[in-house]
Amino acid sequence: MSDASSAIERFSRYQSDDAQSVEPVHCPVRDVLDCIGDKWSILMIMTLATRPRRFSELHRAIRDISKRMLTQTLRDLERDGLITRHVFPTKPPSVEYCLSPLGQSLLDPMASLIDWADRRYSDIHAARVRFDRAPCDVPRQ
Amino acid sequence: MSDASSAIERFSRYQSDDAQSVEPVHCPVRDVLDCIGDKWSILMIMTLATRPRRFSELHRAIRDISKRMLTQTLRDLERDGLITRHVFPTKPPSVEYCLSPLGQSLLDPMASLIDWADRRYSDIHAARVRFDRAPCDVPRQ
DNA sequence: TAGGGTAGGTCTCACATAGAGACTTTAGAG
DNA sequence: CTCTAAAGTCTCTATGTGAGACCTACCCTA
Repeated sequence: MSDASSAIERFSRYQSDDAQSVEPVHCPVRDVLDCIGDKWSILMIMTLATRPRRFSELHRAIRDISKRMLTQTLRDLERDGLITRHVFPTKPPSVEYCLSPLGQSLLDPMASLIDWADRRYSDIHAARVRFDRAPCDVPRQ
Repeated sequence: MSDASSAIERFSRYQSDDAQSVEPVHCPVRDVLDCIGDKWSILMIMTLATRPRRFSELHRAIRDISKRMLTQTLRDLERDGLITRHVFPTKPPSVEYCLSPLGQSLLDPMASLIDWADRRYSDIHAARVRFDRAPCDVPRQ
């Protein structure tokens, strides 16, 4: 278990009032969110973790994404250099997506997040049940 | 640098075709996304990492969130047991939010993601510039 | 005693984003 | 001669998000 304080300290430096008022200091949390902070990116990267996949393979693997968002998410990840796109000149042409080295470098930090989810999900689930069962005894205002 | 293969293997087991068709296997990636996969949660948790904060402090720290989304994000995080909410009976009442132990346990994995962003952001930025400069030489279809 | 400020929200409306599903092109299979 | 498949694009509709007015209760100042 590593120590989170350095990342937290960097982030809070960004958040100080003068940092916000003068110039947009480079915030690593915003950077992460900018790349993978949307609905599908993390799922996409994990799906490509084991091997390259073609468009419709990805669609079958993540059944609840629309083609529209699949296209858009892949394009954004390609733009950020996390995946690469290869067109094979078959008829009809087939397109393969795979993680770039940069995308692969994301797997380790992502894995630690997944491990967290795996270990803690039962706690989260329990908290939800507790919260949903007692909606009225805490008046909001 | 830890080894991501175990998390990847767990995830790909979830994604196999029979897993999807028969019953919804418990997928840790979906679990993560379910809790912190929205626009503001990660930012909120990082803002609460150093110390508890009150509603309007949070609003000042994250200036581009609306009150509406601030309320909703805090409620969702509270529901998941990641933060706790304390009302102090002052007049008018003040409300303090702070990370629960469960929320604090998220800081380590999140820090590894932030470290990644810090180290790799220049690569991502370079990839973006490259992509945006060559929009036409790769016909999509 | 009227007016203004503060705290933590809620409410409504307008706009931006996401999803569903039809449509496209080219070729091979039956 | 029709059907299917590939990798998308396009349009329409549904959902999510943001802006900002409003609320309640109290304190302070004039």
